[in-house]
Amino acid sequence: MIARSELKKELINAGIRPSVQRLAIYEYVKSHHTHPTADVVYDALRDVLGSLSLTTVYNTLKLFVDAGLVQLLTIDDTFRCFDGDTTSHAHFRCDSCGRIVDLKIKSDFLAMVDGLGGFEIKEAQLYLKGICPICKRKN
Amino acid sequence: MIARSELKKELINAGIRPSVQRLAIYEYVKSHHTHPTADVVYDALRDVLGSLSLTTVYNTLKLFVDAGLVQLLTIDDTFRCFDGDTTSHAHFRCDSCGRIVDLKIKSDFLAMVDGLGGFEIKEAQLYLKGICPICKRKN
DNA sequence: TTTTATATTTGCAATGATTTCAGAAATGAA
DNA sequence: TTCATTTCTGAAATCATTGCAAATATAAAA
Repeated sequence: MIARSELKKELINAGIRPSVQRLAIYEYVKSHHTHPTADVVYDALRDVLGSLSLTTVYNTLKLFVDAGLVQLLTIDDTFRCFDGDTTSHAHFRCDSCGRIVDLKIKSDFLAMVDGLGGFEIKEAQLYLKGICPICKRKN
Repeated sequence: MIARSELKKELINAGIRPSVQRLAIYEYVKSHHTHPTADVVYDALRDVLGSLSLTTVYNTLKLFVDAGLVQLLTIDDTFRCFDGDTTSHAHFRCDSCGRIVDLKIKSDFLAMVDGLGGFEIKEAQLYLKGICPICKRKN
């Protein structure tokens, strides 16, 4: 868990004014590694904060993604979810339970791609899908 | 370009009855490596075939994806597109022109991921984003 | 502190890609 | 041909996401 004051500094350093809503949303995605959707963040924070608009959650998360503070995941084709961990790692989505799991990688994603001369790479995502160990044991 | 009769066989082998629409859609995604959306396929084929419904295109592409004949790409978070090439390769999406490019990979995606014990992997996608060589030269 | 300007939030309506659904058409079997 | 099943169609519905204009909060100036 990162301290609130530390998170506040990160927002300011990124040129983002740390409003009550923004700080709460930032704290949520940085402390929950569950890859929440905007809706999940909204449901979790609407009670904590006095009031909160779903639009604010969408706008704020987009702000964070554009600033490079948060990753946008499109591993599930029916909704977007967010990851406060911006270090390089892969994601696995279980076809059975829908859970999204972080996976460590051995080296940089780009190391395994050919013919990247001339390309400027700003982002890389490795998505794996299948059945997770928990669901596999159940069947 | 693959022969029509060959494509027909592939559909039958996958347990899919090769209707006129299905064969046309299958031929389109197998011969165009432009990663089209359902809408693009619809626009391209509605004139060729006498009539065609966008619903049919969506249903048919989903059918192909479920059968493993076609890949579904979610590299762009605002729409889904399709790739008739099911061999293992990476995709690059240019932030400037939106073009999606195929990239060769040096080895299997899974080789670089740690801690996959217990997971059953059915699908893997490596998405890269940034600026393509053509757009880079223009700026 | 008050005033003023600017940035942020809010709630609702609109958007647009995708899906559902029920009827129409095509296909295959008998 | 007749019947049963599959496939296709077009319009309506869905739902995550965004646009917008009004309301609120914040910061700077007076």
